[in-house]
Amino acid sequence: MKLAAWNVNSLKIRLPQLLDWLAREQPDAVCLQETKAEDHNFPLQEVERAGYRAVFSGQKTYNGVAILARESPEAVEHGIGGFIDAQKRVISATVNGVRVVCAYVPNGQSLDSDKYQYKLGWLKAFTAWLHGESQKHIRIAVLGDFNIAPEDRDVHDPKAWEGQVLCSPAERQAFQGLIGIGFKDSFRLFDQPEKSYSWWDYRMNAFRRKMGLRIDHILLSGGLAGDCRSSSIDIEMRRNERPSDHAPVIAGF
DNA sequence: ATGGCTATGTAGCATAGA
Repeated sequence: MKLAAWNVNSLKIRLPQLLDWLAREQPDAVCLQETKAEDHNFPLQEVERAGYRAVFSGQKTYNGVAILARESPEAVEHGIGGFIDAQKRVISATVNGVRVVCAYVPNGQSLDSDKYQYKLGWLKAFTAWLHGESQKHIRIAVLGDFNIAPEDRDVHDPKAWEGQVLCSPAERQAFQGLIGIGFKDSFRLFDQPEKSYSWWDYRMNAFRRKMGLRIDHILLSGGLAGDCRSSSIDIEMRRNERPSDHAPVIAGF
């Protein structure tokens, strides 16, 4: 089984790349973030022609998440249970017996922004909810754009990023909170190349200069982590014309 | 070097991303 997550930064723009990538990689399920498409504009026909079923929760301009899977996603839940959020950031479903949680964690903008406080509150609610979910589902995966670089080795220039949004102690503590309730960072279950990142700024030739951050993750419950055989980042997608600024992340079982 | 891109909404720029 192959699970993946990709922040597409507009599904409309990235649809041809997504369809190519699905044909090549043939994941069993892929979680998309920043679809930026309202549900009535979701390209369901194209996705189904590619052999995938889809569930989605979108809005225009911002946010938007979707789960695409070869088998029909079951028991779909929108959002974080018990947490009111107008922003479409979470969708969950069961695929091939695995509970799949697709998440787009808020960016936070900067430490002095209201959006940063929203991010921290959001992560607190997300973690509390996932604690309950992980007790309901032994085999559960949380995939998506976490907007947190967990450690300095996930940052191209730790000094420059020290204390900045995506790297701040409170954000890293929130990520460790997810580890603390039993999730494993699938990427770190295996030896990985130096300078492994999942996002690069569009500006400054950041990708070519390897100036990135690893902020997209696949977290696995203990039961799933034991079955995980590989985890990687598909940086080739960042070489495309008109790429997303994020690369897909993949876990194999 | 707090933005040098990119995408969106909407009609010349503003906002957001990370």
